[in-house]
Amino acid sequence: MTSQRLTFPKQLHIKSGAEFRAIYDRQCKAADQRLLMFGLANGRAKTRCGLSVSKKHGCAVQRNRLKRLLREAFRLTQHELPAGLDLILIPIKEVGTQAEYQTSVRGLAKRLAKKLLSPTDVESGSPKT
RNA sequence: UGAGUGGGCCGAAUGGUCGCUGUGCGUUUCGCAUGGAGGAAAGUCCGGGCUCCGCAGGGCAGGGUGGUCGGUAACGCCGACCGGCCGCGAGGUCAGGGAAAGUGCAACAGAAAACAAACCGCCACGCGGAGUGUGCUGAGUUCGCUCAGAGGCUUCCGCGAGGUAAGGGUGAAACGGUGAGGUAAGAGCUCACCAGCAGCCGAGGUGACUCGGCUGGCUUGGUAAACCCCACCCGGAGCAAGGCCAAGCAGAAGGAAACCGAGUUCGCUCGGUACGAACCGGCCCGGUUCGUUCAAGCCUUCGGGUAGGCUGCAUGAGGUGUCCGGGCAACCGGCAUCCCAGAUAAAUGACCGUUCUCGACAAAACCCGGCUUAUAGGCCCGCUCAGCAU
RNA sequence: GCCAUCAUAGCUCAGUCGGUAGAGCGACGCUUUCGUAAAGCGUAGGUCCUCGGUUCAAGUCCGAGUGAUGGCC
Repeated sequence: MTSQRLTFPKQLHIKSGAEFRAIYDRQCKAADQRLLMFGLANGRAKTRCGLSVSKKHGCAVQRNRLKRLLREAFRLTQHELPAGLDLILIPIKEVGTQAEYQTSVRGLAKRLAKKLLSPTDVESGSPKT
């Protein structure tokens, strides 16, 4: 906790298809006007992040720009987020600014942390009913 | 100055802070240095390299290309030249071999759509009818003429059997054009000139082809991005190719075809022929491997498991040069110099400034050579035409 | 990244060898019925995905582009 450095190395990327599938299967999500966020408790000290940008958002240049903006938003806000989560960020429709994405990431991650890290929800666990 | 035409180039710049990624060095939870998308990275339309299919063979089929000569690793690309068409011109454009090898096709319209034929028309002939006037013959006569007959003339109509392709209209396209002669009417029927075709000869050119001369028949249509013929080219798949490591699971059903000789430690081995299966993109030839007692193996069908890491992977048909030599050019050779992205849920961003003409299309994924398509704005060069001035 | 396939009426699809594009369902109108459905009769509806080229003529042949779908160890 000594380092408040704002790095985003590859250890904090979610990469494999199995990890993505596990997070989607948990079906714990939150959204606002700009972002859709899936989450899952990973039992680690740090919070990790994955991105999903579909072809609906335009050509390769536009998709790359969206991914960079989202990656930057996560990097700059990572120490304000609750620890021990795996998050997937999916943009919705229009391209926002860096400040807007940062506030979205903060708010959505807190909402997911309430659902995932409270002991009652851990007990029940089932998404049904 | 205006209009146009051909070609080349650039594709915001710069500073700070926090980050991402390759390499190198120090040292290892980090720090420093340095490199970090494009002219199209795109579409995947061609051509190669590379890898595997054991070898990459012959014929057929299939596909592609199509003026000539060069360039190239190769090309459907590029250059120069030739020819057709467009443009006053600079220039542009052309899948630009063959339709007098063969087959097919052409709706509608039109008489007729490819080999000559003939609807209207024009023309002479025969027959019939209508008309006509003069002369002839005969009869009658009121001497004015009237009637009949044969023959004639000209115009029209109909029928018959022909001649003709000048003219007409249709169509995208109608079987050379103009003039004269000729004829019953006409026609390359004949002649002159022109256009075009074929053959031969001469000159120039590596060649496509060009120029000139002679002869011939008098004239041959379009479509091959329809089949086809000719010439040349092409084995298939693709870096999710392929190689190595780790992890993991569960197997089941079915399948074909033998004899001979030699050796033998009687387990088999070797050779020959035959057969079977699989493979060599499709078929045939030809070939390769395995097998022909059971089992194993191989093949087919169904089922199951894993989709992690390393490599391939970046020094190359490489870039640059008021360089040298060859070539009209594309390009080739030499010399010097440089190393210039290498990710793998996938690296260039965010924030704060300054300046400007306020920033288009758009981002590598094995690598090259092209083509095509997208592209705000700006710069440079060659050439043409018109106007004005000198 | 690589390799294939498709695009025709509101929907599902035909369309051979180039010659003015159809079928079924649907829509609308009429007949029938007290009314509806069914049935019968009729009508409209097409940039043949887009742009070039070949041809007298292109949905069809050729080239380029756009969009959609499927496959790969």
